[in-house]
Amino acid sequence: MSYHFNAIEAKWQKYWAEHQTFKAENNSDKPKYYVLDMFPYPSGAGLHVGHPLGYIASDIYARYKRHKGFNVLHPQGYDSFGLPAEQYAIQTGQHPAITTETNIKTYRRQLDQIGFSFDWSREVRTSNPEYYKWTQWIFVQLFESWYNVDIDKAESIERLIFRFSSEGNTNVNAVCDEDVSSFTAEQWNAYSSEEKQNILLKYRLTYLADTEVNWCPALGTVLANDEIVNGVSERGGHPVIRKKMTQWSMRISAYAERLLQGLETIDWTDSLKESQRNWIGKSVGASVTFNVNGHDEVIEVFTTRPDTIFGVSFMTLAPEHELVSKLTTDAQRSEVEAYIEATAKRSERDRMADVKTISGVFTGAFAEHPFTKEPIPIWIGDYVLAGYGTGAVMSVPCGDQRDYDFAKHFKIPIPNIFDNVDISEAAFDDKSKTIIANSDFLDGMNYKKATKRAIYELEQLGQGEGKTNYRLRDAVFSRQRYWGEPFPAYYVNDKPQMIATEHLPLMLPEVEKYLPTEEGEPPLGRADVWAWDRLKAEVVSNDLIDNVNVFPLELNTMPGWAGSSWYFFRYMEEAANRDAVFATEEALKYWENVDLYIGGSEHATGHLLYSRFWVKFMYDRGFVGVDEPFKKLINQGMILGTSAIANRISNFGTMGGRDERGIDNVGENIGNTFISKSYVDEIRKVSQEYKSGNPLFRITLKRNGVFIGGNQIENEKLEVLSEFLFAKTTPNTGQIWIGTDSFEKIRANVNFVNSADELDIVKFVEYQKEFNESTFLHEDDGSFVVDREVEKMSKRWFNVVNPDDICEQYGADSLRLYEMFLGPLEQAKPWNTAGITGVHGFLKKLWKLFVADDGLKVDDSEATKDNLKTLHKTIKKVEEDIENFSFNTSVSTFMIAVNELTAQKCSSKSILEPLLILISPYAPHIAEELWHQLGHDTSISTAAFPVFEAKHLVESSKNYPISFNGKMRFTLELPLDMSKEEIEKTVMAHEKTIEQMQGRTPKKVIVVPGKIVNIVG
RNA sequence: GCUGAAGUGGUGGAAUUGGUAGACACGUUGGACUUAAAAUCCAAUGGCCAUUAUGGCCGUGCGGGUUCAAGUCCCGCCUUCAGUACCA
Repeated sequence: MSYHFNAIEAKWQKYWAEHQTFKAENNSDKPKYYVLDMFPYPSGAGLHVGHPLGYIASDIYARYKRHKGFNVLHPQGYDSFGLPAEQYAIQTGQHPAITTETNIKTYRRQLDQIGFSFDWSREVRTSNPEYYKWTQWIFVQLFESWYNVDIDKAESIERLIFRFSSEGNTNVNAVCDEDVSSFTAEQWNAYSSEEKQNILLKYRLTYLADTEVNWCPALGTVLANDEIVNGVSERGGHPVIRKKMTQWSMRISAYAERLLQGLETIDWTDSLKESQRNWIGKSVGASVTFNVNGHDEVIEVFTTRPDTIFGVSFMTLAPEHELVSKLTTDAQRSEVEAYIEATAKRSERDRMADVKTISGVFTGAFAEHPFTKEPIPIWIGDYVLAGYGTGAVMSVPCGDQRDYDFAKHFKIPIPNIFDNVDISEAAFDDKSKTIIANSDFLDGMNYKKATKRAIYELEQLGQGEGKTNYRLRDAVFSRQRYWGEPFPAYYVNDKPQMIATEHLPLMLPEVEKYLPTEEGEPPLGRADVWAWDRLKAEVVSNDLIDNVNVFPLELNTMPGWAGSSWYFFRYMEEAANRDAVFATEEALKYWENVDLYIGGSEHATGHLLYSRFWVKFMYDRGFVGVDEPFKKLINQGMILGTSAIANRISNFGTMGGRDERGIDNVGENIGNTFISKSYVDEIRKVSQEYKSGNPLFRITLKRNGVFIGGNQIENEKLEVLSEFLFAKTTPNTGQIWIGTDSFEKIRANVNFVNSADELDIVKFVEYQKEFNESTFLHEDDGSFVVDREVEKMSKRWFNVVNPDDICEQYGADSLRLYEMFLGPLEQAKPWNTAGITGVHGFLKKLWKLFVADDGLKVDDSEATKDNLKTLHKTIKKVEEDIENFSFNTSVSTFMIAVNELTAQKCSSKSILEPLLILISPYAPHIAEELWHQLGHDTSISTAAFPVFEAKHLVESSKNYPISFNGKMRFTLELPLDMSKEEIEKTVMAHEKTIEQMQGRTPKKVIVVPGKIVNIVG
């Protein structure tokens, strides 16, 4: 009986599905463990071998934890709202729900055939109304909440209303919009309901505001900062411009400090935490207000260096700063306006690309220094960003390089306020070495003292206070798209009202086209039935809008991260109980949060920050019992492709060649000509040898030989090449010049290349038809060899490998093992299908250890000492490896174990059965099959993990490496209980030692019992 | 620029607290089996030198250092990848 992996795998996948083997229990005596993957967006392209890497790792861990006696929740689902389905809908008219459904089917089939132990009964899809009902519900809760700074948590908006009506807002310490004015209880109670709503909107955790947004005209939507890469949209690479729009925003800034502090409590990688810290961008300093000469307005700035306040020699405002037009003097007005216009025209991308150019304009106005009362010129410059801090800076050229450069450029004085520091060349920004001078009451103080004193003095003047600033901005939450969650909001007199939660979900309406309307409204503006009847509590036709009982509904939809910010809680609840709640209290209490989360690092500042924010909010409001979603998080590295490069000849010179039309032959008439690798390597080698710095180096091929710089060289390879090329040129071509740059990399489909890098030319030209008129210079043995290059797995490089093909050819167990064997989980590594024969061969050997031609060969024979030693060292190593997520090394360990047991001719059930359990998380199908062949009738996944017994590894002797001056010369088997002295005596007396020493006396002999002997001298 | 990660054979990668560098695989070469191929099995495989077996020298990005002993620790560089960037 041989190893028929296809049949075995299909059989057990069916068995697991039918027996619901991996269904998690919400009531269990076992300890719980929650293993989660970042759920996929079901794209039309399906999975390539890079995608399942993290799923395989988490699956191994989940299966391992089950063996270890845990009740494991290991679910999977789909992040099924999103742009690609909508783009496809725009192009084809196909409803995104249909595309999504089709894609999900493909994903499910692909996932199923890899043998994951997912509990599919808990699947979620963010685009399902039963799911997004609760996304909308959470949105309503955010709307109905405000952030109370005094208790540092979110509270119901009802409590805020109560406080307003009883004490006004002066003592309310909230995170809110900056433009709220103070009012008393009497004033509040006298406000109209509309005025009250206006004020409350400034406090709600989700609110409508006119914000500068990243508008992407090509996609017709707003993008979040993390959806923009290098100034263009992450999806599609379209340009992005700044635009002011009324948008829903999330007051994530309220949680900045807690999001920062929370990082200390979770087990994530340093790089990920660092990304989030940078994104939150906390800086501690002071806010300072400057009076403006001749104006009532003041300019507020934020500075991290209040200690340098006496070094201020000018101020700079962002060109967009609201005071600019008021302050600008008539004399300067035309210049300032021209500058503002020029800046507005420059795209964000230009501004980023060009950080070297210093530009700015003087406004003509002066501010007053808070202490010296000296006038300070006010400039505008685009190096100051409107979106950060107050959009204005106090410029201290001696202490900040940008201010310094600006001052130099515009010949503004650079006063030096540092003791004993030369600032003639550059600014001085080393806080630790700062001693302040020329600064009145700050003279002689260090950074820390001076900062404290400066803030104190500013407070005395009423012109400043200590302040902490965060880079983290409130998150824009509206998207002008169709395929997303509708906001459960309608508008009464343009003021947003929430639909009562009992009427949710508010279902996505049908539209005939998925494009924005002619008036520029989002696609939902095309829906005819998209108005809210407040009396009937249902969606009705737009014709019925009377703004009395029937009102227009919100036309934007929620962004991609809405549904993914809480899905991990949804899995906790069984499908049957999901209607009335997003998850029951018992389920939430039992599963708490995700113990292990595996996914890509690209979500560092998007998904992973937003979900932490939502979880903290839900925690504050008592909806969940935890304030962090993911206790431990691992980023899997990307699997890269190994492209196959066929070298095509181009860019070479000829002489004397004319074709039949009399046109100079410069190479184009040789057509598609491919040269096998060894010839290319030969050219590279020869060029390397003779080039000596000449970048234009060429080898000259003549009909009578190969020449370099006029000298003939003997080179068989190049002579063959020469003959081949001359055969393709016109008869009177005299010379051909060729060099390392004479080749063009043509990528061939990697699936047509074998493990020896030989290209199947027939398939290649059949598949890449543009090359079907090509000629090939083969190796001596008739093969054609390609170069290999590692790059991202992508269709355009023809290096995509589909897991379906791998499963068919080698099986899912081979795929799983090979993905792990490739290298450390967190590391990026190239996929090369050639190597899979190694793990596949291992599975065959494993099979043979159990099964002979005539059937099962496992018996009840007693295990030998060696058998036990092999087993137990394997148990130890594999257990350590899994706990450390070092899956690659455990695959090697299995190989060693099977090699050893095969050599030992082990057939003992007492050894082979535990071995099977060890392997089953990695290669579950073969393990399950052999397990049942051994006579079990329940799944191997329920078997207990073997227990390591140290006694089997106890050795009585050790093969000591004997080193001389640190270099190992020979080994010597010695008993482990031998004393240091005896070891030294024995080693010194050994003939090889005497030979090594050649009569010298050792200066020192180091003996580390159980480790090493080192003889010095 | 800043932050983080990483540089080890032809390739992917191993190497507990510093203690036999290159495990395990791929590939390559030679051999067995076969009409042949595939599959399987056996042997060799870091480089250089030597060869009659024994051997010798060099080797973990580069340059220093600590140590009996360094891929591992310290100092200074270089390179690659990822993230971020006029953040006051």
